[in-house]
Amino acid sequence: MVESQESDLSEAFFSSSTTSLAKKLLGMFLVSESDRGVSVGRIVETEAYLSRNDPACHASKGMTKRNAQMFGEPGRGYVYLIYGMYHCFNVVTAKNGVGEAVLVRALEPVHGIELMQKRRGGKPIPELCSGPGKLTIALGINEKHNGGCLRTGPLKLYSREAFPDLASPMKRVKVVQTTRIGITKGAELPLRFYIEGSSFVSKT
DNA sequence: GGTGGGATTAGCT
DNA sequence: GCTAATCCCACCA
Repeated sequence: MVESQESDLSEAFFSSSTTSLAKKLLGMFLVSESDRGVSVGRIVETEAYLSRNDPACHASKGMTKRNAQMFGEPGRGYVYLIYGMYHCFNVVTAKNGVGEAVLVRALEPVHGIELMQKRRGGKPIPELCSGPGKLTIALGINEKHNGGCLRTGPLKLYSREAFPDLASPMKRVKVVQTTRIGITKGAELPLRFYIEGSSFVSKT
């Protein structure tokens, strides 16, 4: 069912603004296929990183080897190493050369939970994906996924209605907008979004 | 219950 | 040499 299907999203989906995409991604599914199996989470928390007037954005100081994917095709993944130990997963947005992305901060685990728990050292379900570094471990996301197409895989995005057998579809979600977490520069900008009432968002 | 520090690398000053 | 879009565990109360 989940394996080897192309995403139901169009290329055009990724052409709207970064902040509106940060909201649209809430409730959508992130599917990871690997040799260890398939794992799926529903996105419940995101942050937008903008190219203009946003000092927290990696792209704000120009292109480097690490952030080059941020300036590439929208609809691809940008994965980078933070604090020398953890990976963070972003959806590249905006047009080629602009340098914007949406950081995925938390997921609700919906499928392949045993595999996620193995990767996460047996943590309880609410803590498997409740942070940007945690969800990349749970889904096995690493530097190999940097630059990968999110419509064709192996890491894929699907619409809110794509898997009614795995999790009840969320046609509408109530979105809360607040300030971003874990940054010192640009901390006052209201660019963090999460699904109201979700018990799977990251701790502040 | 809360606080403090360690892990470990890319990039900036 | 210092900081970072982080997490975890030891220690104290």
